[in-house]
Amino acid sequence: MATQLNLSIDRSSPVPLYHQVVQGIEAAIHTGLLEPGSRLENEIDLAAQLNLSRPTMRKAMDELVRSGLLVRKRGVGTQVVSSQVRRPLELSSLYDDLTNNGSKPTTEVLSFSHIEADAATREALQLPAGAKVYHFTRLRKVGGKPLALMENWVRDDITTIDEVVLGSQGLYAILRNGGVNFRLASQRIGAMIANNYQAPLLEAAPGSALVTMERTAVDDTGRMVETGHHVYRADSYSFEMTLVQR
Amino acid sequence: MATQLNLSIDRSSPVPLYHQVVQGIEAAIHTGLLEPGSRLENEIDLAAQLNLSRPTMRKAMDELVRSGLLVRKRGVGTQVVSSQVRRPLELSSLYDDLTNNGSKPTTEVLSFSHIEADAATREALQLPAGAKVYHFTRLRKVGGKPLALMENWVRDDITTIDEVVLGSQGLYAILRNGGVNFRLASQRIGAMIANNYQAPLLEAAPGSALVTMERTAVDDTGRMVETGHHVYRADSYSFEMTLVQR
DNA sequence: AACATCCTAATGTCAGGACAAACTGTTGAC
DNA sequence: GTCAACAGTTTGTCCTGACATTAGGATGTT
Repeated sequence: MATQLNLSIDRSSPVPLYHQVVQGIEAAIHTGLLEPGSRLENEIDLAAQLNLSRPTMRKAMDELVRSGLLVRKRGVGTQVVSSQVRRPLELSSLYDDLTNNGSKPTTEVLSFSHIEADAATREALQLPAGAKVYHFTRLRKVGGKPLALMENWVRDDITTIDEVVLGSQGLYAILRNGGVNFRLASQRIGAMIANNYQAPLLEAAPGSALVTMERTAVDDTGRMVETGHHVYRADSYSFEMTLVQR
Repeated sequence: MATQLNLSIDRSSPVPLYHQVVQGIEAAIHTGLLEPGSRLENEIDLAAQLNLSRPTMRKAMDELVRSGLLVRKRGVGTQVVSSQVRRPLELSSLYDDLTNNGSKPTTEVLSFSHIEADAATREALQLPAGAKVYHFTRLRKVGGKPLALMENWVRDDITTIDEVVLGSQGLYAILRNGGVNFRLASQRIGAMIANNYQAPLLEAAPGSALVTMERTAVDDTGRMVETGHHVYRADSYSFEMTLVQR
């Protein structure tokens, strides 16, 4: 039996129709209207009910399959996946993640400089010799408890960065406001032992475990905008993600 | 200037046309025929050259955009991303990853049992009370060096698992041969300090850093098939991935 | 009762067309 | 000379239509 879902679409909205469907089904899943494991009606009927064409309906379901909420089987139908799946890792900053979760992070700028990039940074950001970058380290706390120690390098030919603003906004928000459209980022997650510099800042015992993350972000023009090396207290942070098989 | 690329498609092949295009462009990028930053011809011309419809061409480019190889901008065109991006995290086992990299991993089965699932395992795999699971721990070495210590729980109502085979094949290969079609997995990556059990097995000093990974995999029918807790030597392993902004 | 065959339902692939929206460069007015 | 309006190019969205492929049940035969 296929579950009935009543969603409506607004053709005068600037939001694409397929995306309205995505949001509608997502909401139905999260509110529990569509139970995990339940079958959806078939694409053609669903499209007809919403007065949409099948390709549009399919595009919506494609996105949901990609994000791991739905599972399709040819000749059978489409099922809601048995939930318990995390949302996939997104291209956002820790600050965004935390504020979305309702926490109130604070940021302390430990150092800030506008200097000539060294060889390693030029390599990471693919900059010519002599180019300058912003270099800064920040300490992020949540509820007064240190969570992350972040060191970043940002090219300076896109937008200016102000030390004061850096203390009150996430880096990604600043860059987006500066006109940067992020497209992708490559990152590497590992582990290390807290050294004598990191441990007191994070209020962790020397020798305790840290999660490390190195990331380089690319904007829509292909420029490497930002590279950074972050460490997190292992007892307070981990990376969750959902992998989808194609 | 748009780069010319000569690829051919085989309409008699069982491989979908759009996927042939994906493979062709991927190959052109990897061989360097399409240089990072170069522009592709527009969708309509490309489709016409290959005698394809625009939707088919677009579907191919969609996949490449999703995987982070291409970047599209409305009104402008499609560019090859400035490379240096890693391939995204895939739904595969460590064994697959290593063999793909040309290494020769060995696996030592430290323990193996077929037991009734405890509460935590039933919760993770969503099993009813009294259900049985396979439970085993394995030590993986590459080049004689210990790399990972893996503890897994697998439901037993899908395929039988043999201790001997487990020593010579990756878990995912065994399950796939047993008819399991994986669809998605949710995982969490963190860090910890090697304890007195892990350290000697991994030939690491007690107190050294480990990368931890917990994963639960779901098959195409929505069943939780496998859950596991793995730890890796932080000096030998890290997780690389590419995040794509939608 | 066991097995092979057919049928149905659903997703997968592909075509061709139309219009909308955004970016870029050019042209024109002031 | 500067700025705004415009036109061209390219991707974004949406439609209708058709056929292929697969899974699974129903049917019929042995």
